[in-house]
Amino acid sequence: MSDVPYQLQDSLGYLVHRVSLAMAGRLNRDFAAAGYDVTVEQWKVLVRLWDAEGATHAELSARIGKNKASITRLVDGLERRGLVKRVAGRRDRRCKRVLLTEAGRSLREGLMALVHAALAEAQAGIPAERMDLCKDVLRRVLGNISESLPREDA
Amino acid sequence: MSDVPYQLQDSLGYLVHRVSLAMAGRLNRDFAAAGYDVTVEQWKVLVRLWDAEGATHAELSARIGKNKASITRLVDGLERRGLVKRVAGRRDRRCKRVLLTEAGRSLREGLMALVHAALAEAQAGIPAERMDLCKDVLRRVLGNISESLPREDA
DNA sequence: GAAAAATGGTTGATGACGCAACCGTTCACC
DNA sequence: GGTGAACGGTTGCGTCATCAACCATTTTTC
Repeated sequence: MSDVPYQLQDSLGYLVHRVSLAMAGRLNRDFAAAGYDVTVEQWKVLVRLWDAEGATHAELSARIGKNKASITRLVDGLERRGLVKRVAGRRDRRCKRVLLTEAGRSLREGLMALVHAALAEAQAGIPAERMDLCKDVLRRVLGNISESLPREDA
Repeated sequence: MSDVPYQLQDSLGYLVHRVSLAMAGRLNRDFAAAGYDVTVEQWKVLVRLWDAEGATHAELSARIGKNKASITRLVDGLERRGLVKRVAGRRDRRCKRVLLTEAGRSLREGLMALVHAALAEAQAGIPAERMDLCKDVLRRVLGNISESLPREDA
């Protein structure tokens, strides 16, 4: 088994990792080039807030699929850039609701345009039904692995 | 356009990112649980070395698809763990060839077994031809993005 | 053969991630 | 109603990634 050379480049994990880094890198560069001081991961948080302003960390964590430590730091970053504001809940002072500032709201159009453009380029020449099948497979893989996940919040 | 809520979870980038993190995390935990003090990214370097001992940083960079700074640090980590040794080339003293130590060689069987097991679990219930199609799509996406990559080594 | 350019690798800064330990608040239960 | 468990968030530590600047060693070029 270990005599036949293992082909890293053909493995699912390798491909998925590279595509992930490539897309994130591309988008980060696009954001910066267009003058937006926002990272892709911060943008993901914004996406959720644009649709559900005032979400708590826990809700963001579940939606975006990151653990709570990551959310804390992403919101830190957004707050530092003045795009977002934390407010402790009145009923439950443990919960921090995340509110958008005017600056945070104003980024929506611009960032989404860049994202759509990048996504279009990434998927260029790939028929929709192949793309959908690929996504289905990825969702299935995610499900397969998630079963054996260390139980956490979310 | 920005009125219809953008569905993060359905986007290719989101899926790919999550699958990538989930697989890497799973493998990192498996490695640790089995008593191996090696990370997935370090393992990728080892994979190449097991087949091409003495590879230079540049060669590793091209093969594994990481930039040279990353390679430097991964090799640092492997060296610190005593799995690998750097040797400056005789012809060209800029090049550093990376050699395996006995400890580095000995990990092959054990690590590969864990990888194969994790991969099998991740792909469970997915017909081979769907998996292949998915990989084809990912390769195509990678190609699409790579064209607009910042020119670098590799 | 000396100056300039290219090449191989290293380093520092910044951002992201996971894990584990922690703190403060709320809830459950007797 | 007080104690302990559970919960929401924060923080420290280690790893990985990028970018840009840098150093040292070839290689080119005139």
